[in-house]
Amino acid sequence: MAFNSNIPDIVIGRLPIYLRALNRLAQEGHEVTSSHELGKRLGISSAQIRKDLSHFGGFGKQGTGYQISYLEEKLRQVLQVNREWEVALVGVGDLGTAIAHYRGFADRGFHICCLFDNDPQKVGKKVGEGLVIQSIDDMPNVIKKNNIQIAMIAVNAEHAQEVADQLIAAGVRAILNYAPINLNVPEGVHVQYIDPVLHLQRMTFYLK
Amino acid sequence: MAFNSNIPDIVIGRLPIYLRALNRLAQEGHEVTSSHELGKRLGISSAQIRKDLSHFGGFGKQGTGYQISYLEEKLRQVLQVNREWEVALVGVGDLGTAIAHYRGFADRGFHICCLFDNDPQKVGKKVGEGLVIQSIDDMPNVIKKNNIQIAMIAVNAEHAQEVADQLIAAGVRAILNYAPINLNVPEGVHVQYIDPVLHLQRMTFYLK
DNA sequence: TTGCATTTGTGCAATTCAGCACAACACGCA
DNA sequence: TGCGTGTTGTGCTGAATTGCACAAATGCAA
Ligand SMILES: NC(=O)c1ccc[n+]([C@@H]2O[C@H](COP(=O)([O-])OP(=O)(O)OC[C@H]3O[C@@H](n4cnc5c(N)ncnc54)[C@H](O)[C@@H]3O)[C@@H](O)[C@H]2O)c1
Ligand SMILES: NC(=O)c1ccc[n+]([C@@H]2O[C@H](COP(=O)([O-])OP(=O)(O)OC[C@H]3O[C@@H](n4cnc5c(N)ncnc54)[C@H](O)[C@@H]3O)[C@@H](O)[C@H]2O)c1
Repeated sequence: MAFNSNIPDIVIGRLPIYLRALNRLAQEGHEVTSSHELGKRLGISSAQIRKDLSHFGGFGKQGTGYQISYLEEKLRQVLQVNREWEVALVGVGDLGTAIAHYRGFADRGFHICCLFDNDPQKVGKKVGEGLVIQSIDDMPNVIKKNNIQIAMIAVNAEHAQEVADQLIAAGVRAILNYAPINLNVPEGVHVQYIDPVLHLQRMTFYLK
Repeated sequence: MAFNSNIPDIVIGRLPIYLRALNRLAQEGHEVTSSHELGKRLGISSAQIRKDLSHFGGFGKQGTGYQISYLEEKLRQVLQVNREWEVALVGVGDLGTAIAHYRGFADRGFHICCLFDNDPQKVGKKVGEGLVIQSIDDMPNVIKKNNIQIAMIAVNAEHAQEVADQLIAAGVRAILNYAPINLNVPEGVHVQYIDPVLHLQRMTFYLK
């Protein structure tokens, strides 16, 4: 299945939201749903959902809607999350430790497989179950040997770009950056950002 | 200064990004910048930045660019972050505790002023400096008395909607939701979501 | 079988969004 | 002063995105 780049990124961005909503519907005992039901839950128009899905094939049945388990499977295929991904985490401070302990990543197919820090005090320490903090100096080799393509950055803003450069040089092609700074990366490398303050600042605009 | 709703939300969403980049430029010792420099850092076209800013007035000077401190001030005014906001946090489990300890919110003007949980074991416990976990039953009164307009939700997905409803009934008008579920809220209430797995799933689409 | 109530997938139109390109302005320097 | 370089703010154009509306398909009930 080779969906080239003729599919808008904004559509790709909505697929995980659909998938998450389908998970929940299934948990609640539903077996089928419709674009209307989904749209109502998500605050998205039904036409938008149908059009988004139609980029990848006809997953629904007219008059009936979508069988949830089937649609979930298809979306997982499209997003390539019907497998386990190994993820590296750089920066094991307060945030990094919290991330390492959080089960929500592994539960949804992202296995944090190695931790790196540059603080000699921390290297060698155990975190959670079976994870040991490794030196940032060993990072390139570990990344390459295990062919890791995804990393999370949880270091200080001042070091985030430097860490990103090292990760990319080692072969990482997708980065989730928690540091409050924009990264410059070469073509072909994907970056996503998490900064809760940005979300708050966006909402205060509308308050009173 | 009354910017009505004729300004696209997508523009509002970029302003905090600009503001964050300006902070950093200032930290690095710059005093002026240009739409080109900003755009290069952020991967956004310079025309876009100029047009976004021009919605709120002419903050730059032709031939020179933007004076950083002045533009920061103006953006803070527009976003209404030139003041301190009080924020309530509901759900003081692993994530909630991490949030309560994180200084990044207060540093940028969002003061977490009260914590709520429904676990009797947790109510009364101290978290961080000066914060005590209160019962969810007291939440409406505390929210109303302190006129709190912003809340973060860090409870289990199963209880997030219920908590949101209670918050909104108490007067909250902006919610940052960490639970992996979409919330249904009435007109006029703003919700933003944080789910790192969504970001990862968006990137795996493009891997190999 | 027929009719009715649903719901999908999609062509097309409308709207929103992004970027080009340039006049107007600013500054430094000769 | 006059000239060259640099940058903003914006009208206009094209691209991207969304939403409408309907034919085609499905299932059910009479
Ligand atoms: N997005 C969020 O939700 C969120 C929440 C909390 C913190 N943050 C951000 O995450 C970052 C980390 O926050 P924190 O509170 O954990 O800080 P911290 O200081 O506790 O942890 C940073 C860790 O990174 C390590 N580090 C620094 N430079 C490094 C390098 N070059 N290579 C490897 N390791 C390096 C340090 O040794 C330390 O262990 C900060 O940028 C902070 O602003 C984001
Ligand atoms: N977005 C993220 O980055 C991120 C990270 C970690 C966890 N999470 C999510 O955040 C949520 C909390 O995660 P956690 O690991 O802290 O879980 P947790 O079980 O440790 O904490 C949940 C807390 O919420 C409290 N709670 C439950 N129902 C409540 C109610 N009705 N009113 C008040 N308090 C209530 C519980 O007593 C508990 O203290 C989960 O939905 C999880 O998926 C999100």
